[in-house]
Amino acid sequence: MKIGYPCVNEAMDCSAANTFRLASYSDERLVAAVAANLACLRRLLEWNVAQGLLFFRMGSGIVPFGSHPVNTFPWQTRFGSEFRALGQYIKAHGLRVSFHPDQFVVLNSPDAHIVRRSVEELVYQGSMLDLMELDGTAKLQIHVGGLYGDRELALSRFAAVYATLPAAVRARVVVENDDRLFSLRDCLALHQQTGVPILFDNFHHECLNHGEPMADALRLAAATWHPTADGVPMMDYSSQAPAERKGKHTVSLAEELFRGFLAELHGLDFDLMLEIKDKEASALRALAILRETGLAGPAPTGPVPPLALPPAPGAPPKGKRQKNSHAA
DNA sequence: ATAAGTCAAGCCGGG
DNA sequence: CCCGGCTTGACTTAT
Repeated sequence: MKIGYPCVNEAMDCSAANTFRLASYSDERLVAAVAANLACLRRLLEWNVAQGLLFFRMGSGIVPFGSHPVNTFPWQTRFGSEFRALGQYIKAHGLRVSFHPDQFVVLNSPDAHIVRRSVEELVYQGSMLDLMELDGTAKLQIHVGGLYGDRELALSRFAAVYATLPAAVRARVVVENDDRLFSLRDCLALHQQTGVPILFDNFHHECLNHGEPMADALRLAAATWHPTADGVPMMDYSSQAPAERKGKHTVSLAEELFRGFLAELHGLDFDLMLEIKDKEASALRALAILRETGLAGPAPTGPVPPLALPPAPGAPPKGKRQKNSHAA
């Protein structure tokens, strides 16, 4: 079981989400942003390895406008060696990575243009994993999409588009149950039709279900993953923020709920993505709990770097990204 | 230097 | 009928 957190490390003094406005697009800005994002991603992964956090969701914006027609720059070749080196690091340290393409990716839209753009976005994100030379266990996590007033039709449109995806993309796509439209039951039906693995979100399931107990839901979702082609089932873990709107993620890990959740696993293996506001801080607490209960390997033995790594040698020339700097 | 407004993209449901 | 929410805030311009 690996523990991860999404996209952002709040203790890190760099961002892997450097971008710019479409209106100010230029190849120069693109190259600068990608270079900065890949360098930061490398440091972020190193920090994760040192802490024993072996699962990570990368942000979708590593290559700004990565699937937009404005971006005709051959970033795949320009940054090929950087992607490959990242992939080698990931494989060498047993890391698991994924992407979660955003809400604009809607494979079951009745609008062919939206579907085409969605596929292009999946191709972009999947190609980053390909450039890293990662196998099919590195996933692209999406939702079913819209309801459009007809659940069955919406599901069958997803299935039809899924069948036409480029093989390299289809090997990576997994579908997550959501909290309002498509429940675990809907997703399992979709799995029956298509074979797509279902990424279980426990909190969404709490918001939208058909009475399946958590332990059953976990087993059903896990069974949709092929042990070798897809790897250990991934899932998103969160819990309700107390005294907040229903469906809002908690700000930090609720440890007793988390312990209760682990008990529901009954030995099932998952890689857990903690969708919790305070990111790596809660991921570290979850990892500590896992180690107590013997569900995760021991803490790394090597020297553990400080929370904020020192800047790389010869580093940030322009005072960008200096979160707490008073230098002026 | 800091704050406000805006940013490529879709969809649903609450107010 | 507009706006917040969604896996994640960052860029740009005004003050």
